[in-house]
Amino acid sequence: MVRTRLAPSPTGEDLHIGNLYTALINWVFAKQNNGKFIVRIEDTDRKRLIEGAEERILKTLKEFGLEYDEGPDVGGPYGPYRQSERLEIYKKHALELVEKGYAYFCFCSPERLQKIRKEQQKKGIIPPKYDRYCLKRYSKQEALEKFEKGEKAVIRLKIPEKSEISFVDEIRGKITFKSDLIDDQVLLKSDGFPTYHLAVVVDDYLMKITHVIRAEEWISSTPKHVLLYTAFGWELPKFIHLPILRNPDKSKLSKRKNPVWASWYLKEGFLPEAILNYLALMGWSHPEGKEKFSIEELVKIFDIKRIKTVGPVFDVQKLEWLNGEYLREAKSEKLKAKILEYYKKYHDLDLPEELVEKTIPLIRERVKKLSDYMFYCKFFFERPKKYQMDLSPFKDLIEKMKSALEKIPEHEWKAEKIGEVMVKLYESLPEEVKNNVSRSKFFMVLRVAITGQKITPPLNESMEILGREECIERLENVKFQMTNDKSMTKSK
RNA sequence: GCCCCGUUGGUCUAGCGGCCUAGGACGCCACCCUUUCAAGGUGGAGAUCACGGGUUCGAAUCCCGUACGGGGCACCA
Repeated sequence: MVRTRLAPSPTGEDLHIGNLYTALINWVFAKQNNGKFIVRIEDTDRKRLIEGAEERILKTLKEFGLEYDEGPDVGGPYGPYRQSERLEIYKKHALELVEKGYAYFCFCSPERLQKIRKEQQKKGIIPPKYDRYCLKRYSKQEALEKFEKGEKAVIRLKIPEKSEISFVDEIRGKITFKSDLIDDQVLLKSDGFPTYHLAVVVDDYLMKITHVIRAEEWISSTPKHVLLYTAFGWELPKFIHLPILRNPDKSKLSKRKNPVWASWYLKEGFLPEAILNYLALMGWSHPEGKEKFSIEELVKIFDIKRIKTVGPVFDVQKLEWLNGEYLREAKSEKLKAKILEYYKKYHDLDLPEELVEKTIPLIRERVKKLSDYMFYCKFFFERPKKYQMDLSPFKDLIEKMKSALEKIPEHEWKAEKIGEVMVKLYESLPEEVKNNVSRSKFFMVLRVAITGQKITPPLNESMEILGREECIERLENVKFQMTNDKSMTKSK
């Protein structure tokens, strides 16, 4: 049975978007093979541990619908799924390796390691490697005794000399490394915690992971893992290294240059399904060239061998386009629910359901992200405090608009009627006024007077929704002293 | 520096020896629609397929170099 896994470290604020990408591929691959997707928390670095990160990572994963079959909070037959709770397992395995002669104790201080590294660099020995001082100095027995007496020690992997280590990457083919270039990797740290390398191999084996699907940055350390598998006498899993998502400058996607936390995209008003869809397009393409497809379809059609090996640039603009596609195609009821939920969850706003419902047809073609909703619609919920245009030259005009609107009886207050009346008003204006105020300018004045904004949903429909009394009152209460508000008048 | 992985328009990509005078999408520009902004429609600019050698009747596609980009070289993952 296929078993894949995501192994995040709780060392950031939240799930990294690159991890979300890896999670997606792992999830989809497991699903399409009727396998299991497992989450394992790699919290072996106590120094970088961030409070609450694990919870946030798991929560985000769920928000994206990437449910896992086994994990720290849901359990499973191969737990615990938190590495900090598996310390004895790693120790036992590390000791086993020492016993078999594949690893050895090292008692060197960090200072000494630092020193020899510097010396080697000076001599041009690159990359620097541990000099095996402790391996030469202590016999296996002596070392073990020292260790058992409680002396601070690490266990290092003894990399075989002058040999080649190769493995097959399912999308790149065979990759070979020379063993002489690899340092005697620390497997067990002096604090009793394993390093990543020991922990992944032991856990992937014990948890019966069949396909190790992870980011490309792990290629260089895979030979160490291969060595471990063979030292233990374990069968290798399949390795698949995914391309790394990049910043626009092509460097590895980083928080300095891009928003990287998956939850940030949610807060921005992107839909989980759109984000996942976009991510699927990174390094992979639909055989028919489709750009928009559901995750169910992805599961059906995904082919891991079609993944490219070049690191794609994460383009937020294209994500916005895709997100807009999802928003436009959503059923009104659904769109409304999403908007309501979004503003409640991320802005602690309880928008009136009925009003939101009425505005949906006006904004569905306009919003790219859920957060665009209020950009267009805030005037529905509150009277304009600022006006994006100096209305003082149009005092008389606004007065005329108001009286024209007042002539519309309540029961005829419909978008069509409003439009008709306003067009008539414009037509009836004296020529010299019309020469100064174009028809579109005329409506812009009305627009800003009613909404305060220059960019709005269709005006007549908006006015219909606002209601007769409200519109008339707004025209009455227009504030004309806006010219000094540079930030508003300069907008555009 | 060393090792590994890559290299098709600004970006995501199709392409797996002849269908390519390189196709699609995002973005950009123009026009149409239009009461703002979008959406939609039409059209357009933009790639000597990184470069140089081979192999072949024929190469974006295969091979070798070079350049460039990325990743890795921790008691971090």
